[in-house]
Amino acid sequence: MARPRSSDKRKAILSAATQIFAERGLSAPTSAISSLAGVAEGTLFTYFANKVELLNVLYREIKLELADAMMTGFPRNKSVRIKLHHIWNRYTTWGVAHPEQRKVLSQLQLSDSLTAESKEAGSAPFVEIETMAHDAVKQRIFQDIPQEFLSATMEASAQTTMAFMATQPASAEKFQALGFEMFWRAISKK
Amino acid sequence: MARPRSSDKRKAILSAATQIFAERGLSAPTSAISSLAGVAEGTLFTYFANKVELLNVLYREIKLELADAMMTGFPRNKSVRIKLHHIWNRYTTWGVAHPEQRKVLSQLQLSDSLTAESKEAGSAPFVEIETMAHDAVKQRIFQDIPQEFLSATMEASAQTTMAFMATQPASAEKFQALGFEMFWRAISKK
Amino acid sequence: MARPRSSDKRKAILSAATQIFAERGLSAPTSAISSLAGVAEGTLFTYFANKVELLNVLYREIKLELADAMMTGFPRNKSVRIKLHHIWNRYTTWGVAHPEQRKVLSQLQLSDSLTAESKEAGSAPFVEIETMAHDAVKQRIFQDIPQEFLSATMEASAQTTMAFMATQPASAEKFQALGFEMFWRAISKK
Amino acid sequence: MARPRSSDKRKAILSAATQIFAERGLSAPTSAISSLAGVAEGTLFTYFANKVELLNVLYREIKLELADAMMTGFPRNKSVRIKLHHIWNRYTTWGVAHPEQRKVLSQLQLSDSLTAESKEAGSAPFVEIETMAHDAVKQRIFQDIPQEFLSATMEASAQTTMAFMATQPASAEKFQALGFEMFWRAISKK
DNA sequence: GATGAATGAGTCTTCATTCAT
DNA sequence: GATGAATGAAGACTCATTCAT
Repeated sequence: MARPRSSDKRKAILSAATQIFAERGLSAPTSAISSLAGVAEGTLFTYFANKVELLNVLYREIKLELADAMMTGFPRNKSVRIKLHHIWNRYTTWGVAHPEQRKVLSQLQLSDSLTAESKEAGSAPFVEIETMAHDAVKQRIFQDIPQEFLSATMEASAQTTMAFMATQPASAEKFQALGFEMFWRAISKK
Repeated sequence: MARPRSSDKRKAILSAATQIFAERGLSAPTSAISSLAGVAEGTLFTYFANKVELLNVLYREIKLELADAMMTGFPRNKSVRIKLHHIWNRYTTWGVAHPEQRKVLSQLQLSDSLTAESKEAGSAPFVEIETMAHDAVKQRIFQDIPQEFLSATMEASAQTTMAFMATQPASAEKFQALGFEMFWRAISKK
Repeated sequence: MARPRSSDKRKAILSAATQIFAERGLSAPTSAISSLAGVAEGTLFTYFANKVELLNVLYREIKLELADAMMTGFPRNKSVRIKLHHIWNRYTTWGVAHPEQRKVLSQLQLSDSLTAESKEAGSAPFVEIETMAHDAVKQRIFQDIPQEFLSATMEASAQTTMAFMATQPASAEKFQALGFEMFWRAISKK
Repeated sequence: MARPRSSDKRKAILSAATQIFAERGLSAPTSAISSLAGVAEGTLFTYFANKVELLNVLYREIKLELADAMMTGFPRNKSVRIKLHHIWNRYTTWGVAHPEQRKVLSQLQLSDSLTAESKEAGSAPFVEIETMAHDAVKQRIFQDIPQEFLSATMEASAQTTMAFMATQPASAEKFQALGFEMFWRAISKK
């Protein structure tokens, strides 16, 4: 058997891609990525058929990582508020700790390089959250808000919160708490 | 440079740029813009020194236009809630009516082409809003929320709202109202 | 008005293309062509949208040149044999005098880069020959040979003849005459 | 190098090369060949030092195969016409039955990848034909035609004939006979 | 001032060949 | 011997910007 495809190299490329895309945008040249990853320009294309595929894989990997971070220790038996708070804290904490992934993720979400499949795959790990939201809506815990609007609002609030946490690290916890309070007031009944 | 002859051409270029950038992203070639504007490729560079300057000017123009739309008929003597509601409605209505400007604006805000000056200039027309928010905070109408965080939250909520208004035009008014209610609950005392 | 597109430059590119393609095959890099033509790599693409278009234009130009060479002084009122002999001599003489064009032409005819339009356009100037052959067949001057087969045979015979004329210039006239005699015997009645 | 283990693999590569080169031209990637042959990319290079060598070997093999087809059942004791007719029929029949080999052969003959040695080796199996032609010329059966010109003419006529046989299978036999008649008239005395 | 031809660095991707496994 | 990952030099084409007309 020949030299096996190195999982290290694959990771190195994805990691370099994250860094480069975060710094220079998605239009950054693949050569910058291979160079940072310490491989030849051609090598990148033995791991990813083309730039678009690299973008799609990167998207899924980051989404998966994020889902992992969010769902670890998920308090399944607690109240909706506690569940949501858990998610909120995990998400924003992860986002601040991984600014490059966060930046790349939002760039990818805006780009038109993502395939429908990737989007599907990317949101799959978050079904539990959707389910919870769905149940909460049914139980009339929240205002009468379309579920998708609710999700989008949470996403937007979290992004805003992360931005401030990142800029003012000393007040990070304060913003994290404040952001959640505001979000909760926005959606909860009474 | 200061004020070139044909202001028509200048406008044509800015208008074409808006359309092109909205459709194809900020990396769209300047030739596509000059072509759509009906001028020669080189002509664009007699009005704008380079692509980055075009982006910066475009940013300011759109911001100005937006400020205009928002502040027209501003109810200076009404309550904070009514003022905020006015702004909210104007903003979201404008955004849905001008999807290209909105798209370009958010792309520009993410890009790293904007100079500090442009950002400054872009937010200048919004001082009145800031002032109002500042006063409201002082009067303890709102929760204890840093003013910048408040602005950012409003921006994010409005963006989310516009997205849904644009996608589901039949329910546009509903989302517009719902969005404001949620935002108001998030920030107001009690 | 800006600098007009230079007909000289266009010619220089086509001429360089002929030389390069003859020497190195149709897969020769466009950079070799632009370099030989004394223009920048990008300039080639202001005259020809892409390599395939360059190939197609080149094909038509050479065909036209060849048709010109063949039909000049065409003895319209003479016998079929004299007409054919005129064409034969003109063709083979041209071919030997323009070995690069000849080489490129046959490469182009084999390539799959030529569009149907180009093929059409390339054979248009030769209608008079086709007409003559058609008439001759009708008049039963030739054997009972499908016209297309006759044309193909003439082409093949001429190519063979040119190859020998080129290799043995001292006997060029001899081969030219011999080739025609053989061709004429092959097709004529009796 | 001399005679690697698996003659199966060697054959598979040569066969795949024939198919790929016929379909996609000599510039087709070696990876397409190894893939079709069911071997690893590197394996190809244990059987053939490089792509050019593969081309040269392929040329000789096809030539040998062709010679075999042509000379089988060669009527050594019959008249020159019958001998030539035998060769003609065998050649054209083989060519139509093996379009890929035929296509590759003509591509190879035009390419500049063939070494002088290969060309030599490729024509070796055809000495008997040359001898026959030589004798016939001596016996003044043919017109006074240089032997090489005669061979080249036969080759060209056969190629033309095969092209028509292949395109119009229903009339294949007709073209085969017609082609020979024309060729024979072209070269024979009287 | 307006034009658009000219430029050439930059981009993604391919591919023959090498060599670690 | 067989494998296929790794390499990096091309190659076709794009594009912001300059400048001759």
